[in-house]
Amino acid sequence: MNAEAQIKKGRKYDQVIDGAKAVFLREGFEGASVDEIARDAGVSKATLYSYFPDKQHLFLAVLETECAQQAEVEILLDATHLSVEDTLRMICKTLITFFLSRFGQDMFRVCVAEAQRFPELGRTFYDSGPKKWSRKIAQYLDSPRARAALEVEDSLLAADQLAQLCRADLMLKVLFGIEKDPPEAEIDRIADEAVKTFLARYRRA
Amino acid sequence: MNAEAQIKKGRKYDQVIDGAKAVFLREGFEGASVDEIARDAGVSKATLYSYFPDKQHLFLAVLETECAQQAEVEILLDATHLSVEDTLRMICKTLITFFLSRFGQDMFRVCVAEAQRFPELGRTFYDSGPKKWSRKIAQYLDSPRARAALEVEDSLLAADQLAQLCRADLMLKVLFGIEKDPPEAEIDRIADEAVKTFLARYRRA
DNA sequence: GACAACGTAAACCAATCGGTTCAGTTTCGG
DNA sequence: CCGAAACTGAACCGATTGGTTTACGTTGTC
Repeated sequence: MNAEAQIKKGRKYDQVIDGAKAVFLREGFEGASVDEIARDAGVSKATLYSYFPDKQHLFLAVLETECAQQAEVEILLDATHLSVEDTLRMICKTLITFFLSRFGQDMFRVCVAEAQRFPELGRTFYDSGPKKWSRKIAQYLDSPRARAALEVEDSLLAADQLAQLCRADLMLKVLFGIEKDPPEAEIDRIADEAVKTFLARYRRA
Repeated sequence: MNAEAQIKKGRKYDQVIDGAKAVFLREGFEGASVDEIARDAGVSKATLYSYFPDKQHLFLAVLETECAQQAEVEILLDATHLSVEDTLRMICKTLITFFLSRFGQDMFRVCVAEAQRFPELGRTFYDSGPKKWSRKIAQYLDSPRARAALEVEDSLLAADQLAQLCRADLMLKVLFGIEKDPPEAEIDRIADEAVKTFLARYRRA
């Protein structure tokens, strides 16, 4: 995403991004009208179009901003005081909670929907979302503390398997509206089962 | 989905469904224009509107038809001549191949995109897609042949975990355009690793 | 071969879309 | 407190949308 050239200026830039983010997440790219975005952002359409050449670039700017923000959210993995099993469980709970959050769901939805129309968006989202998490987990799996308890050959694949196990049952149910707001106990259960399966495979014998 | 009331008639019904399916999968709901659908189906717009009251109902009809068709695709699980491990591997390969297929991807994309605007669509897709597969796998896990080799308490969750393991690495990469057409060897590898992790957890001790 | 039912093509409609223009107001640094 | 830059609001544009209508072919059937 090499944008940013000649794109931004003005003092209401953040307002525009915020409004656009809200509307895009709510309505999707095609569903969001520029007038609605301007209204929601408390800004005139002329101002909006003085920042961005068109709707697509605005959309990409929102996604970039959001992904950059997400990238800064560091996972607290220096959990040297926790056992490996508890650390994994914590990772899973964090992951699941994010998957099921309003923001996580909306973001996933709109990115899935538009990924083929905006190839660069697909890559940006993947890199700063799923990929980033997998790398983070893999990094932990490769740490001395974890290696003492686990035997992992392909740490990136193992990390991805763990992340996928976290999506069991609940993720798709929420995504397709079968369940609205899973109880904490359900989340704990899925996290628990994910860790159990993961450890069964990768715990050092 | 209680439609079908006063909805269908006429001899070109199938043409319309086929054309609509192609365009909707290609462009998404908002992106697909009715004129384009009519053109693609080789049918006049008037005919189209004599079958369906509006675009939404046409969309739902396409989804229903497609889901019903998918529901008839029986997984060949009477693999009494295969070991449990080989059966699981076969299931995984089938699943992964479907996840990565053009149709599977497009279908997933458009359903994710529109699930919140069409709640009934979300449920229909979930039931005849992910849910159906999980039930099918769970059913196998509960069969005597499988129970002899496996120790599964919650067969539905276990099935879902297996399905999720099949999505490791490749699914999101293809969905977001990072990879176009994964080589067969990669698919085999993911299937293999999924089965390994699954068996590590659920193989009878 | 006539009579319905079905299908067509194209014009047509109101609404909405992304995007532009412009005359006028607000903001704010020097 | 002035002047330039930023912002506004609303009118406006051409294109496209979902959907309707009309006047005319096609099909098939008893």
